[in-house]
Order: sequence, then C-alpha cells, then structure tokens
Amino acid sequence: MSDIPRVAAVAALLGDPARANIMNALLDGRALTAKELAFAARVSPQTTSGHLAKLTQAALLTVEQQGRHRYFRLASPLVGQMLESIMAVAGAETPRTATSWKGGEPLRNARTCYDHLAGRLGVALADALTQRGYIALSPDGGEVTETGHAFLRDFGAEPGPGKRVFCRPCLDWSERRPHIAGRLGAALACRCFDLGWVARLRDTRAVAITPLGRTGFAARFGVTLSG
Amino acid sequence: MSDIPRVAAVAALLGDPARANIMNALLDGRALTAKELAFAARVSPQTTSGHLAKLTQAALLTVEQQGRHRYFRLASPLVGQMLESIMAVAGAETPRTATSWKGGEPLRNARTCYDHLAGRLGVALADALTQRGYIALSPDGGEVTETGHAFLRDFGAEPGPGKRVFCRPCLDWSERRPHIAGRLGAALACRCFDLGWVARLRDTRAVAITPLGRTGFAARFGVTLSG
DNA sequence: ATGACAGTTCGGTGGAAACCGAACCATCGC
DNA sequence: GCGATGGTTCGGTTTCCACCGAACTGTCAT
Repeated sequence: MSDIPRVAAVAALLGDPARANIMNALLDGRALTAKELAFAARVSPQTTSGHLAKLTQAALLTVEQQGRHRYFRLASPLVGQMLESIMAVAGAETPRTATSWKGGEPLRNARTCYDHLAGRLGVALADALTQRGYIALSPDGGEVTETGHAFLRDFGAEPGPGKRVFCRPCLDWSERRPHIAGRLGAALACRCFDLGWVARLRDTRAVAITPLGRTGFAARFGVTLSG
Repeated sequence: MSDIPRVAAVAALLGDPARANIMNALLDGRALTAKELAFAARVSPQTTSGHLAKLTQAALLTVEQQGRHRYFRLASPLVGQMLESIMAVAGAETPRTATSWKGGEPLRNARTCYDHLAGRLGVALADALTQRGYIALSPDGGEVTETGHAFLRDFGAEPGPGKRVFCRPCLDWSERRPHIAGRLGAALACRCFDLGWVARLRDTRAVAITPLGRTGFAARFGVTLSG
C-alpha cells in the first residue's frame, strides 16, 4: 500500500480520451500550444485548459510561457516510453477482425515516435540494418556491431561517444514488430530529416517520404516503400 | 484517429485503485484466485468479480479454471512492462517531501518485478556486475561482455543460446536507478531462488534474503544488505 | 442429500468528473 | 487607447461507474 494510488492516478489521467489525444499529439516531442491541443483533443478550449492543468500538475507535461502562448511538451522521455508501452498492449489486444483502419494509412506508413522513426519505414530500416549485420535486436535490447559503427559513421548518424549501449528496440504498435529507438533511433531520424529524406506533415505525427528520400532509402538501405 | 481510444480504454482500466491493486498483486507473474485478489484490492468479492471480468475482457489478464477456483495472471510480459513503465513515471513525479514510507521497507529492500529481482538488492546486483565489467547498462539498453558471459556460465545463470542480446535495464521505482530485467534478469533471479539465496514471502512481492544468500551475495557479488 | 465455499449476476445508490456557456484576465498589434 | 486573440475560472448539467446487499450457480466435502 502506498504507491499504487500513484500509478492509478497517472493511469486515470491517461484514461480519458481527450487527455489521451493530448498526450498522443505530444508524442513526437514537439511543444504545442493549448489551442492546438484543444483541436487535437476535439474538445473546447475551456475543457482542454482543465485537462492540461491536471497533466502538468501530475508532472506528465511541462509548460513554457512565451508571450500569450503556453507551450506544452512531454515532461521527459520516460513519459514517452510509458505511452509507447501502453500502445503496445493496447494494439496487441484482441486480434480483431481487421476492421476499418482507413484514415490511419499515412500514419501506418511512416511517422515519428517521440524522437525516432516508426511505422513501416521504421520497421523496414530496422530490418535492413539487422539483415546487413549492422545491428542485432531482440525484445530486450539492441546492439551495434563493428561494421555497423563504420556504416553509421559513414552515414552521418553516429551518436556522440557516450555510454556504450544506446540502441533500444521499441515495439511498433501498427506493425507489431520492433523498430529502432534510443539514442541511435534519434540520431538516425535526425539525419534523415537533415538530408531532406523525410518531412513532417501538419497536425499529425505522420511524415512524408520525399522523392529524394525514396532514392536515398533505396540506395543506402535497400528499402522501398509505397507511401 | 482510431487507436487512441484503445489506449485510453486500457489506461482507464488501470486508473481505478482497486484494479491497480489487482494488477500490482499479479506483477510477480504468479496466478492468484479471485478471492485473493479481492483481498489485495480491498473491495468486496462482487466488486472484484466485475473488475476481473473487465480486465480479462480487455486481454490484460488470462484466466484458468481449476475446480471451483479461477486463477488469474498477467496476459503477457508486455503487460508487466507496461505496469513497470507507469510505475517509473508515477514514482518519478513530484520529488515530494519524503513522506511516510513506513510499511514499504521490505518491499524497498528486495522484491520481484514480474520475473526478476528489484529493490535495493536488484540495483546492487546491477551495480556489482557493472563495476566488475561484466555488463554495460544505459537507459536504452544493456550488453554482456566476454568476461561477463564467462562469469554467468560459471554462476549457472547463463540464459540459453537465443538472440545475442538479452539484457534490458528496468528503472527501479523505489531506487530510481536501473536494475537488470530481460532474459538475463530472469535467469539471475531464477538461479538465486534455486540456490536458496532468496525466498518469496506470503501475500507480497517482497522477498527475504536468507542467511545462505547473505554470504552468497557477499562472496560472489560483493553485495551486502541489511534486510 | 446437506452444508460450506468460490464466484457471478442483478438492482439501486452515491459520488466523481467531463463537458460546455458565459464571463474574465492577459498579451499582442495597430 | 482599442479590438482581437490565447487562455483560464466559474457554475450547472449530465453521464458514468465503483460499490455493496441480496440472491443465484456451481464445485467440493462428508
């Protein structure tokens, strides 16, 4: 007895659809204003204000005031990981009759997941790197090989020298297979944005693969996607 | 839009204190009867029955009928990981005025976390293995060194040959530092139980360190604990 | 068969909270 | 200064759901 109430409180916060939408909108790590979040949550600004107050009060979000705007973002990567893990079980449950997934198609194809790439693109990259012997993934951890380090250095996505291990698998809720998270995932995604291979879309976590990216992914990773 | 409602539904289930208590009681991987869970949840059997129905309906729990008893357990390790990740943020939030932790002392000292050891003991083991150069841990992953493999083989806790990577850090909610989870964590815990170094206690996730274990942990890991 | 026990279903009650309309405070631009 | 805009607070309504008492089904024991 003593801290279970705390986890229940946190879970209850995520248990409201409006708040879940808010958290989901912030899952890519950006900072959004209260109004944008109201739109994402599909409720009125007043209601949103109350929700945001609770979420920041619980230290799930942090606020930053800029002029008359208030920018909200996830309080820590830990919060992002929590959301991902909930998505993993929420997606796994009930094999379900492949119902109307319509509308989510761009999301399933390529999106950002806090700070790294996910969706079919993310999984394909993970597969490509694994198949070429650059990394090794298992449900519990990941590892970069010698040749993998060389490849990453060459590609320009070698994370700075820190702790030795920095590759974490993240269960993709749409593909049901792991993609690359952790510092390596962040570095890869960052490099892909820098190269102009992918571009963020408005009001969604989905990302577009540019023509430049299409050829790039094919040439460097042997990855071809329809989206 | 389309799966956020799903995560909200899952989170809402965990958001009720009674259900959170139930999940917490099952977090060590054992199977418990409805009555035991009613006691853990501190509500009447009728109410518990309703909660259990919802949790199994949502595929967070599985049931197994045995005579007139129904045994409930977590549906998958994924569910355990989700709970751990929520605990991590729930524990992190609000540095808080070091309030009355009384009663949780044994839990903080040594406990099981789904299938591995946690608490001061778990963290101390992770520290010892790290300091001796047997493993390398970072927030995003873990790795076993060559000498580490040799040590584990000698200790009798080498997981079977599967994927190469099998060491996952798990943020300890009481110590706020990582301990060892994943296949390696499970193997270590299993070996410690086999050796009689630790023993489960009734009606709690806390474990006792036996006199045998006290000398064993000191000799093999250089770890000494008060509990 | 009979009683004991595990677990569920049903009905009613009470409390919590999500929601919005309206009014209010602060900041920006002119 | 003024209106426009971002954001919050307040009140009242409505809906939802956790909870328990009571009654029921099934299994085990003697």
